[in-house]
Amino acid sequence: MQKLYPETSINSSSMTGGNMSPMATTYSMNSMGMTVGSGMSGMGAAMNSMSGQCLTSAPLGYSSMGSPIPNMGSCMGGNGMSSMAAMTGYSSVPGSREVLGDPGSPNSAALQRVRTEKPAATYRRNYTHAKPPYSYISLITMAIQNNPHKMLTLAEIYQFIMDLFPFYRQNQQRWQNSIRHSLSFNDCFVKVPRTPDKPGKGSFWTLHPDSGNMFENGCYLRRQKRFKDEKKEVIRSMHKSPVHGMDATSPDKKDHHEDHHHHHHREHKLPGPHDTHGMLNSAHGKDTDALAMLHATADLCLAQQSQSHHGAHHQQLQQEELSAMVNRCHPSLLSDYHSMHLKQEPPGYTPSSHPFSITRLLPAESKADIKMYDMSQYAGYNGLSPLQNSHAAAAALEQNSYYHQSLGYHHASTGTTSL
DNA sequence: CACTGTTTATCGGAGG
DNA sequence: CCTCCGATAAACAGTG
Repeated sequence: MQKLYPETSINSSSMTGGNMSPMATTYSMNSMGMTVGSGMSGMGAAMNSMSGQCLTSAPLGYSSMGSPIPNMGSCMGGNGMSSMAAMTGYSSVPGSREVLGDPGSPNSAALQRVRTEKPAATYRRNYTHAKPPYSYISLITMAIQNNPHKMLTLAEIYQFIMDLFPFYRQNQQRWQNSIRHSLSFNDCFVKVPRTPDKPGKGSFWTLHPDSGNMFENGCYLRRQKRFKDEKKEVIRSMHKSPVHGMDATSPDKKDHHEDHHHHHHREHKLPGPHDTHGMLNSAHGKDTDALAMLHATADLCLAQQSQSHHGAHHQQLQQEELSAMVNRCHPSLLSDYHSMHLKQEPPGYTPSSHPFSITRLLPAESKADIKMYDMSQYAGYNGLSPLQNSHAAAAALEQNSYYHQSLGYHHASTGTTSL
């Protein structure tokens, strides 16, 4: 069938020189309705990219949004996402009964409130938004990073996305299939089995400890390079050519992601082994330690990040900034029930103090512009944000920009048909 | 049975 | 032009 969605594709002019540290994040997450902190928000960042350079093609309505801000020079820093996610405050935790509003969870309670209190019309009016400028991978990442335990079930991921972006309340079957595909296909997502005390369907998904900041280039539609887990790569290649084992594909041969493309041929990978995750999945076995394992996972991930060879520095920063961001921009989250589990950060640390902080990279005015832009242009998504931070949501509503410009992007090509 | 998860296949766009 | 990345479709297996 043909594509109904114009895919937003992207990308950047990649300014990133291969390895810039996650610059970062100082933004605030207003998109979620809060405008906090200093200025830029993850969304803003993304928006910016869109109007700027990251999004080269914005077939959707986005381009029609008012005047974009003077693009502040490319896709900025990567942690916008983290911050954004952090801000969104989405939360169901592994233990806390999944998503959709666990009455017991403070967050869901708030969330529920926000949902119900908000005039229904508000929702409906902007229902058909254009597709958000984020790839599924980034959306998933946001969802996971936003969870204090850094683990979410598939259903929670779905919910996070839908809560955040009305666009995804439609054609669910379609994009959810894509989400599942992304989770399975991308090594950056690791499945963690449930523990006996947390019965339910499906496993938890986490980010691979070495995946680092996949969006450090600030473009959430396309990573510069797909993350590959060496172990899995090896396994894959072994299955590809069992005989020669891993020598089949030279080590540095990245991504043999069957790219048969326009030329069809090329050996395809054989049905791969299921569940070949290394460490994390080792808990697979039996329950005993699994529980501890599960709970330790998040920390494990973080811990490992700091020791991973190449990206250690970046990852560490990413975490720190994420935490700092939450703390600084959204202290309320910390007092929040879930936040208790949040990784604590070095006291006194502020993202902006980081050499690569976005606040240092951006001229003051740009930041201001972005903020405005963010608020006014992307606001459409704001109001719908589920954030459990009701006050944040309220703030968003006050900003009001919500309705107004949401007109900016009509669902142009949102080919919403099917379904 | 509905969900979850894996895999294969294609296509289109970005970028080198 | 070629490679890489992401989106989408779809078949299929496992599971609560």
